[in-house]
Amino acid sequence: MIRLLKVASDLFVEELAQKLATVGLGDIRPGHGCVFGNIDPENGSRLTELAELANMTKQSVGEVTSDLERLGYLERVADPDDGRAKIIRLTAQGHHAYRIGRQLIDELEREWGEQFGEERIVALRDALEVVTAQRLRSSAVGVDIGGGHLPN
Amino acid sequence: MIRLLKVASDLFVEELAQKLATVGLGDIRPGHGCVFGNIDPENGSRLTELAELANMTKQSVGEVTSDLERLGYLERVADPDDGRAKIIRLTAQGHHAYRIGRQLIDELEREWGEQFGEERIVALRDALEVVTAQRLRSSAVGVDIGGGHLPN
DNA sequence: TATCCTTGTCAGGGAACGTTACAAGGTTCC
DNA sequence: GGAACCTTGTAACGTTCCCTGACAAGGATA
Repeated sequence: MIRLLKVASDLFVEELAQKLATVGLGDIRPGHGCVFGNIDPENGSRLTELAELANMTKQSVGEVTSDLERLGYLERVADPDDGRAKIIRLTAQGHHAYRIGRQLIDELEREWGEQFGEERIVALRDALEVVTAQRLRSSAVGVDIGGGHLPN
Repeated sequence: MIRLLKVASDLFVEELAQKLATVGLGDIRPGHGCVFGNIDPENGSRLTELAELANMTKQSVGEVTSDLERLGYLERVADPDDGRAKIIRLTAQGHHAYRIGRQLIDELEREWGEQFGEERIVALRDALEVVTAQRLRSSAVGVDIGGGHLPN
């Protein structure tokens, strides 16, 4: 099981990376997912918020953010309501990549459905959602449960 | 899906690491899995063989092997049939850890079955096996298919 | 206003891979 | 029975992706 989970996860990541590369988004790496996967595409998000959702430290997400900023996908703007905070939001280029990325992920899932059986993939998703529900909810709401060490 | 797969995979790895730590095997890290997960516990394995099965380079697996050798779980002995090769095999301590590790993995899967529903976990395993079948078979047999870049 | 918490950043480090280059032992083939 | 070639493993080095520690500056609170 542990092996199967890792191989399947890596497989999905690799296939997505390949699709991204073929549409000219090869500079987006798997590690960037912690931002693209959690950012509010409309209003932007705070670093702290992204870090919590990704279950990572602010420092790590901050580095990814700087990287994506250099690449032109993000920009940091001062938060008018809080002098300490900055709002991380998608640039025009970032919005484009975000949309394409979503499409490619959907496409990949459809392909898996065709290759491996629609209902099998539905069952896969269902099982994964149940298994991960606890952790995802806890990070989304900020509840700290026993095992989960929220960094910093 | 990509997020679900990664979270589930990380979750399993973390829970296993925790179990290992509580039984005094805390010096075994996730990265060591490429050896423990593929080695022939009876006759030992060659580095090249382990690398193929793990879908990694010989250098990477070699480093893990040296690490586990330092920790006392493995030993490298000259292959009597091939002067170039060395046989990587479990020491007594390594056999013990191997057995315990298997038990803990089984235990974890049973726990998941109890927590999340037996048939859901069965469906999960089934789906993962189908999805990963191609890659696992290809690495096991040494067949190089289109996308899969076998390193080196 | 003094204390304390939060937000983000800088500096540094480690784990888990990969790439390049190479020595030494097999294999093959004239 | 060499010469050319393919393996096997290793050494050195780089990259990606994350973490810990320390801290300045702005906000909340008493």
